This record gives sequence, C-alpha cells and structure tokens, in this order.
Amino acid sequence: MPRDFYRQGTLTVARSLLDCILVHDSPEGLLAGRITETEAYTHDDPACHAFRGQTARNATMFGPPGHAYIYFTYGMHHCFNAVTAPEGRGEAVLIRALEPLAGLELMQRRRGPAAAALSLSSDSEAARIRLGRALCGGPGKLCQAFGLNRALNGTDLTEQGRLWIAAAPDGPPDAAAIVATPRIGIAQGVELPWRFYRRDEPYISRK
DNA sequence: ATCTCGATAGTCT
DNA sequence: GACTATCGAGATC
Repeated sequence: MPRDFYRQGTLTVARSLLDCILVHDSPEGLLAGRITETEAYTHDDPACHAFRGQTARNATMFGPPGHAYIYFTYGMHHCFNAVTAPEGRGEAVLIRALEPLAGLELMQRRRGPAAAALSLSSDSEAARIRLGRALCGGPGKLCQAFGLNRALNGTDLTEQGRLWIAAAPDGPPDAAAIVATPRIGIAQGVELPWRFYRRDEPYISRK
C-alpha cells in the first residue's frame, strides 16, 4: 500500500487494512497472510504507547507513516503495528491476526511442536481454521510465525523489500461487514470499540 | 467454553 | 519495583 493509505486517519486505516496481505520475504522463505483483525491506537488514547510521550522504545511510532512499529513485551512476545499518524504524533494499528496464505510449513516450525503436529493438508474447513489460528491467531503468534522481531522495527511497509503490505485482492470489506469491539489485553481505554474484524471472520484471536 | 495462573525480560517510575 | 497492546497449560463448569 502507498504512503497516503496510512494517512487516512488511524481508525480508517485500521478498517482498511482488513483483507490486505502482509508479506515477509524472510531468509528462510516467503511468508504471506491476509490481515483479519486489527486494533487502533491514537495519540490521545491512554492505552497507546505514545500517550505519555516519545521514548526510545516507541520512537518509530512518531516517525513517518507506513513503517513497522515492532516491540517486545511480556518478556517473550513481539507485536507488529503499522504506523499511521503524521510525523511527530504517535499513532499505529496493531495487527492481531492473519489467515496464513503462504509459507505455512515454515510458520509451523517457528511456532513449535504443537503447531507443527497439526495437519498441513486441509482435510476439512474446520481443520484449516484450527491450523490458521494456531499459527497466526494472535499478535504474538503471528510475529513468531513470521519471524518478526525488533530487528525489523522501522521497516518501510510501502515498498516490496523485506516486509510489506499489499492491497486486498477484492478491495477492503464493506463498512457494513466490519465489526467493532473493545480492544484486548488493555487496562485503560477499555470502552473504546477500536478492535476490528469482518463479521463471520473465522481467523480471529478470540471472540 | 471460560477461568486462572505462571513464564520472562524490557521499560518506565 | 511495578507493569506489560501475550500465550499456553491446567482446572473447573
């Protein structure tokens, strides 16, 4: 997606990223997934890392839009965001889940024995969904599956280099097809309905 | 299906 | 020294 896509306003970007394709041309292989669940974080939102000002950790959030903000949390997980606000402002969209499309075998290896034990041949629709959610059904899971870490923090997502986001093949979902709910795992700003996914989307982190 | 809890280390007060 | 934009295991219903 071009730079201007990320300048539409964080809430709009969060909805418009649904169905877009995240691609990682990693040294071990090409990985791709359809974005199925997002959350918006704005500068005046107490749950946003940028709310209390710029620090070394959140610096890329204050940089130009269209770049990756990847941080480490809970001592063992990474989270991947797309920076949205104009420079100096500190806003981003958290990618919470994907439907894996390419590189599933590599994702299984990265996700560990439990995920690797699941059948890769899509015996049934239910089995495919189970596998997809085990691989990329959560912000920490998808980072592990894709091999995303702080080394990729700040990557420009608008050019096809190592990590980028491609347009939704059939365009973004209709507004009427998108559900908005409170965000997951936060202590402040719990009332804001800034988590988005398609109605009837099976590839989400949780209900 | 839903819950409670522990792991684990970087960040900020 | 407290907190964390999480995950998975184990208990419970």
